[in-house]
Amino acid sequence: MRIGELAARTGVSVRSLRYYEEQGLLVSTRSGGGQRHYTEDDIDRVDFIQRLYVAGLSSRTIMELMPCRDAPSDENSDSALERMAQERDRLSTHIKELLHTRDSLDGLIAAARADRDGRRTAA
Amino acid sequence: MRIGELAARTGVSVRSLRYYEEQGLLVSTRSGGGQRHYTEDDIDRVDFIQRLYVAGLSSRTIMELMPCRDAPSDENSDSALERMAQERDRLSTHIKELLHTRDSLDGLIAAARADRDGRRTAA
DNA sequence: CTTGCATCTCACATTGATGTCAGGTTTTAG
DNA sequence: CTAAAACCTGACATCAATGTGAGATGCAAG
Repeated sequence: MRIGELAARTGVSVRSLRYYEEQGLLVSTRSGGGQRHYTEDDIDRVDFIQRLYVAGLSSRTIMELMPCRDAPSDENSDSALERMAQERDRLSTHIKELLHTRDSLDGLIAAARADRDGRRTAA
Repeated sequence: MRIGELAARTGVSVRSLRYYEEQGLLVSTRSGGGQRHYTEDDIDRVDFIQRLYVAGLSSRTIMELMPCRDAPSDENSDSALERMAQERDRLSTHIKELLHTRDSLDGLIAAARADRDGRRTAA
């Protein structure tokens, strides 16, 4: 498929797909005229990339993780594996922080609601 | 306390504290010479702001939430309350995504480890 | 063949929080 | 009183992903 279709099917902009390629995260074959062509597999790949972006990883970091996904049996993926475990931990920590923040919000919301209802009852 | 101490005690840079004030998130009293002075309470306030930043909220959004924290009994905090509930939900969704991503990473890590150990045993 | 839509490259703009530098003023310690 | 350290404002830099626009080319359908 061409880039437009991949964009449509992943929900990622054409611009971003080209950027991913520029960063070495995504590879395409070129038609005679120079247009990018992708396979079905690339959809999953883009989804994965997106997920990591959402998780706050930089394209540089994602690049370091890719060998682990592409060639798990490759010798030099040992460092990628270590890197991935490290990022997993970072993510875990981040999730914990977010849960804490959510608790804070819940506390504020509950307090505000109670206060509001109190006022309403009093009025 | 002055800005340097607040920075030291919150782990937020002096530059950022000034920026928070510029965005209306933080208020300071000024000494005769124009230097900012803060109270102990401001430490919690800055911590709260930081937490929301980490949760991905923009300073604009944080500003909309502040009335709910500062004056929960204020009439016009109803909209802030609603906004806060909305952000809480957004955060929940985000956390769910991150958990999903962490699962993906766990899967890849497990696969890579299994593969590596398989190779080692075979070798 | 022609017309129109998709794609190409290249380059510059944007956003948001923060860093950094410069030149001047305030505060504090000796 | 004086020197050092902290602070002030203002402006410009940065980073990373993405938007956007121009000008040129590829490709598919009539």
